[in-house]
Amino acid sequence: MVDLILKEGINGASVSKIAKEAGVSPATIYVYYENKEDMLSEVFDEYVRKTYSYVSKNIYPQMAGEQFIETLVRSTYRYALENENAFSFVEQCSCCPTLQESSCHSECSITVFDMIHDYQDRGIIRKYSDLNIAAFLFEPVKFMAMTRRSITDPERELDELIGMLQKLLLY
Amino acid sequence: MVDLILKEGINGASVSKIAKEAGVSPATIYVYYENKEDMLSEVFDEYVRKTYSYVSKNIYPQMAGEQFIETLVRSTYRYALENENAFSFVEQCSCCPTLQESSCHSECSITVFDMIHDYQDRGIIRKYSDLNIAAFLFEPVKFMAMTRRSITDPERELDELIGMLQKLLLY
Amino acid sequence: MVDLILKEGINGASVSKIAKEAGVSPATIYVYYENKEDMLSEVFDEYVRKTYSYVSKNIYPQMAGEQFIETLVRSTYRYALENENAFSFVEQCSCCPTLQESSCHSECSITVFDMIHDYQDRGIIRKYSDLNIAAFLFEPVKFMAMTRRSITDPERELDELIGMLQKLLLY
Amino acid sequence: MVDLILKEGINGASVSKIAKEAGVSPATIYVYYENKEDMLSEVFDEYVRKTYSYVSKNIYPQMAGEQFIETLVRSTYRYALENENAFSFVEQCSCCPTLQESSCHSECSITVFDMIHDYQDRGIIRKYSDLNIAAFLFEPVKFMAMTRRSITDPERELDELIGMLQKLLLY
DNA sequence: GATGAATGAGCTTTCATTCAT
DNA sequence: AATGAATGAAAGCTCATTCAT
Repeated sequence: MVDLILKEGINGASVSKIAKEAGVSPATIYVYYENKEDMLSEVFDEYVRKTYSYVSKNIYPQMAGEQFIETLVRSTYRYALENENAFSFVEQCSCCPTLQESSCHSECSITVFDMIHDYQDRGIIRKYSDLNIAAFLFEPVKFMAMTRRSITDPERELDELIGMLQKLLLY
Repeated sequence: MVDLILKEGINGASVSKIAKEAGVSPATIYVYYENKEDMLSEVFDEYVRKTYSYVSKNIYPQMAGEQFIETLVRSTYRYALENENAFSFVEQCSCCPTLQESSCHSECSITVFDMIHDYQDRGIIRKYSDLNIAAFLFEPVKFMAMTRRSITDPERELDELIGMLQKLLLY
Repeated sequence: MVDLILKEGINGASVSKIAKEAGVSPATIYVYYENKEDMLSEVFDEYVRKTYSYVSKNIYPQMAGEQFIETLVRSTYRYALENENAFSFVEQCSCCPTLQESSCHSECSITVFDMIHDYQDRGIIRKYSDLNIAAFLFEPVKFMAMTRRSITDPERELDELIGMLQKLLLY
Repeated sequence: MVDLILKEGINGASVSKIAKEAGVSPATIYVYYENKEDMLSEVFDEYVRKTYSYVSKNIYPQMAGEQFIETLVRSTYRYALENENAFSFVEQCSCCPTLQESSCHSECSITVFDMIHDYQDRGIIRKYSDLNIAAFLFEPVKFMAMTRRSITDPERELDELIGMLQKLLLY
């Protein structure tokens, strides 16, 4: 039911098309969702959760700081490559004024930040604010994922990015 | 002619509404633009230029590295605050698959990167790739601007962010 | 089950809404009624009966002619005020071409007209046709009830109306 | 453009059907009217005007009181017969809560009431309120027009009705 | 160069209704 | 007897776009 939304984007995916893709009648959509925005909102939340789940699933508290950061960044990048539609969809929704508020970002990021706080308490990660940690850990790599098609050597860029983050965030 | 687009976003701004706002007939739009996407694309480019122009206008080669970075970041943040609609519009377009390619980002960023290269040659800014410099200089602060409404003390966060960038990028 | 129909009118009351209001499934409606029109028709009849019942319940053969007419008129007016939705619903149905024929008006009006005929036989009410008696007794007061919101002094108008009817219909 | 509305009633006449009947696209309707209600409202007003125009066109101040009343009543009845759809449409709209307020009844009735006031000043028609005059002059005959199909001898009924009104309203 | 008038296609949403359970 | 789940059909309405003038 969500493939099409992910493929056609928020604009392109009409309720009729989504219904057809799902093999149901447009009317059926409205049995489960109040309206289109409600539907998008729920799908958005679902994929935000999937993203966090994917990214968190390879990190463990036992990791060294360098590896922790590297894994977070590489997972994020790999997720964007492997789930291009989902990634693009979430980015679109994040920019869409009417959908922003419905986000479950904060709820989902708890797991990751619990671990980061642990690293901070153990004197491994520097005590920057959660906001700045998040901003540096995820925004540059997302930018790289979005513009990767015009990048000559993405792997080298990603290596450099990881090195920069390790230098910045670790003691 | 662009106020409405900026206010209503990509979805909300229909050609008819834009025409009405501009006091012209919808048909007139098509004298100047091939179609709606072409129009959005040109407006997008225009505002990308304005953004860069705003951000670059207060930086000079004579600045110390710290001040250079601080000015870039603060200008970006201030621009997002003062031109909320324009900023949101550009972000929306940047996420919109059909508009991405039309960007003039590279062209516009030349001025800024000429200066950055100069700082790099003078041994002030570290020799990271342009991509990573851009990713770190602009993405975190844009993220902060977008989420500022849920931030308790934005000024302190911004100060910290600037400090992080100075530490990361300067020798 | 009928409150909503009365509140939302014929157009506004969809079967689903009515079912939800009644706390049953839309399918349940179709256990009791053939289709929507059948349902409306029965509800219409029910309220026509209620209206007549309300109006007739305060009149007695012992009343003087003046009082008989006054009571009929005042009851009709009061009913329209106190049962605004029901009154409006019945009026709507009466105008609706698809529902007109299902009326039980004639059956319901028997009681009232039995009394009127009695008054006519006793030489109190003039021997106009039933149709004209009905037309004069009920249409003007219904008109007054429907337009009462734009009437300055409804009580005085009603008094005058009653006086006119007494003069017209009594010897 | 209005025939269909008159034929199918408010419910039955969808914008698409009306457009097809008129030989235009549904979108064209919305060039001329804000929405469906606005359209109905204007058509309603138009037919209220036509009705008054038809009814007033045969009355003159020189007429005797009896003839004045007879002409008004017979014109109303004849209009309802000859313009069944238009008459039914106006009645439907008059009962429809969302359309009532848009009426131009008051404006249209001025001509007729100017004449009635003149008759009243000349001591021909009794000085009842405008509201009651209107209620008695038009409501009973409209009722008769609507129920005429179940009336045995409509002409005799109409004669009696006119007689009743002459007796009631004239000195 | 500009537009008034028009529209086919499509939108989101609701409708009355069905039917297996 | 009652319904949860579903839907074809249609509703009101808006869209990007055209074209004769």
